[in-house]
Amino acid sequence: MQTEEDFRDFILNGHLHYIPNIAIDCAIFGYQKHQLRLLLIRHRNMNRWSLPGGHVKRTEKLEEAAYRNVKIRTGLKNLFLQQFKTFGGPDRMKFDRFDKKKWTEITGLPSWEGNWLMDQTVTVGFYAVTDFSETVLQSDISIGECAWHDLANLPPLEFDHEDIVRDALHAMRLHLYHYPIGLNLLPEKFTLSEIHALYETLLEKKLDISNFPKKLITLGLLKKLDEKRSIGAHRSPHLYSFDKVRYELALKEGLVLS
Amino acid sequence: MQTEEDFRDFILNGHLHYIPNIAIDCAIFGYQKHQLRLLLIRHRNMNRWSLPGGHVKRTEKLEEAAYRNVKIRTGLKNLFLQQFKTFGGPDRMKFDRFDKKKWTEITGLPSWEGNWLMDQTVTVGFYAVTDFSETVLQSDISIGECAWHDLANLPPLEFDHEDIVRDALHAMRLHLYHYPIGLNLLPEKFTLSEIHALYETLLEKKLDISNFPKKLITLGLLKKLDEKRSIGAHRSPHLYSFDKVRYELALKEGLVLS
DNA sequence: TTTCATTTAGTATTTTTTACAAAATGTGAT
DNA sequence: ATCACATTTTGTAAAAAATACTAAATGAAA
Repeated sequence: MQTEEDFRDFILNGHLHYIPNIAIDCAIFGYQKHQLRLLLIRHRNMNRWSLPGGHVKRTEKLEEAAYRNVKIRTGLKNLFLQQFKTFGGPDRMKFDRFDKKKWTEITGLPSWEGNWLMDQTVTVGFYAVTDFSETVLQSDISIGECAWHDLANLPPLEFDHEDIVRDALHAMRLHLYHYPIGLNLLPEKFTLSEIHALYETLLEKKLDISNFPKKLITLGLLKKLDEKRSIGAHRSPHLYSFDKVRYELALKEGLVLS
Repeated sequence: MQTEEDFRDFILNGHLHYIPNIAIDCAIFGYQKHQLRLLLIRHRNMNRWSLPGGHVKRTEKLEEAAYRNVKIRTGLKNLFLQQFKTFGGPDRMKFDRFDKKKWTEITGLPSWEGNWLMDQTVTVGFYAVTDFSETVLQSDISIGECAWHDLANLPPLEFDHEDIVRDALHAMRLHLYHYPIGLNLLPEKFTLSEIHALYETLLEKKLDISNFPKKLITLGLLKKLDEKRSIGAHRSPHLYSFDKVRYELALKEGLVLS
C-alpha cells in the first residue's frame, strides 16, 4: 500500500479482499541488553499510539495475517509469534477521537457511517519477541509513524490496546516457563550471561547468576562451544549455542522451568 | 428462538443484531465418575455433529456470548468457562455438505449466496468442564439434537471442530496444572478419592492415590470436615470441601501442580 | 606481576517429589 | 462378636530438584 490511491481503495473497497469485523493486533516486544521495548505505530488519522495490526485477507489464515503485518513493519520473519487471546465487546473501540475532516479529505465521503472499517471489530491478539537492534522499521502511507517505546513508560494507547499489552506480557511470561526462547533474540553464539540477562529482562525478575544457566544446560538446550568471547576486561566467557534438535523438541513437547 | 418464524428471521436479518463473520464455539466437557464426555449438537440443516456455538450479539462481550450459548443448552451458569484459542482461515468451513433443499424450504430463498451466515467465519474457542449428571439438555428449533458423547469415541465432526476439541483438551489440561478446578464438578462435600478420580480422568493419567490428595491439602485448597461418608462397604472416607478463599485466590494468582 | 571483576565449577543445605509400607477403619461374612 | 478385607489415611525413607553459597579460574588492565 504505497500510494494515496491504494489507501483510498482500501478504505472504500477493502471488504472485498479482507474479512470484515475481524482484525489482528501484535504486541511486538523488542529486547536488547536488559531493555524491553514495545513496537507502536501512529496512524495518520489517529492521535494516539496503537499496536501494529491489520485486517485478515480472505485467502489467508490468522497466523499468516499476523506474520504479514509484523513483516511489513519490522522486516523480520521466523519470529516467535504466538496467538494469546481474542478481544471483543461493544466497548472496545471508541471512534469519537477520530478526525472527521481527515476522513472526508481522504475518502471524499461526508462520514464513515456504514463503512466496513468502522463497524465493531473483534481482534485476535498475537505477541512476538525480537531483538530490536536488528529491526529496520518500515513506514508507508497507511501506517504513519512507527517506533520502539520503553515498556516501562508507554504513552496512552488507542482503544483497548493497553489491556492487550498487559495480557500479552502475562501470556509471554507464562509461555517462558513452558517453552524455550532465544533463537531469534540472541546471536548464533552467545554467553551464559547474555541468556541470563534475556530471561531476567523478559520475566522482570532476578534469577540466580550461578544456578540459572546450569538449569538450561541440564535441560540440554545449550551446546558449549570451543570458543571464547573476549570483549572488554576480565575473564572471557565461553560461547554457547542452542542445540537445535532439543530446542525444536522442547517447542513441540514443552518443558518445565522454575 | 422458539418458533419457525424466529428462526427464519435470524437467518435473513440476524446481521442487524449479531456481528457477522464472528462466532464462538464451546467444547463442553462433561465429567462423572471416571468418565469424560463432550456435548455435541446436530443442527437441523447439518448432517454431522458439531460443537455448540453461536454468534455474538452486537451488545455483548465474547465471554457473554459463550455463557449465553452454554446456558441455552445446559441450563448451567457459573461454569469454569475459558477462552483458549481463535480459529480462522479460508478452509475452515466447508458448506458443500449443506442441504440446499432444506435451506430453500426454511428461507424461501433459492440459494445462500450473499447470506451473512454463509460468509467466512472466525470462531473464538471456549471450553468448560461440568458435571454431566446435573445438566438437563435443552433443545429448540434452531438447535436440533443435543447429546453427550464419549470423548474416546466421537463421531466425525463438522468443519474444523475436531481440531478445536483437540486444542481445547490440550488447553484444559495445561490449565489444570496452573489453576484449581472442581468447584462446579464435585458436590459441596466430597472425598479425597472423588477429587483424585476427577483429576485422573481429566488428565487421562495415573496420579498416586496417596500423594496426590496430600498435595491439594498442602496447597490449602481443601478443608477437612468433621463428617464421613458411609456408602457401601469398607472404611468410610472423610469429607472435604474447598476453602473458598484459597480457591478464589488460586484462580487469580495461579498455582503450581506437578 | 598484581589486582580485580566476572565467569564457572563445586558443594552443602534445604525443599520437594516420589515411592512404598503400614496402620486405621467401617462393613459384611462367619 | 470376631475376623477378613478393601479402602482410606498416615508415615517415612529414598530420590531428585531447587537454592544458597563458596571458592577457584581466568583474562584484561593497572
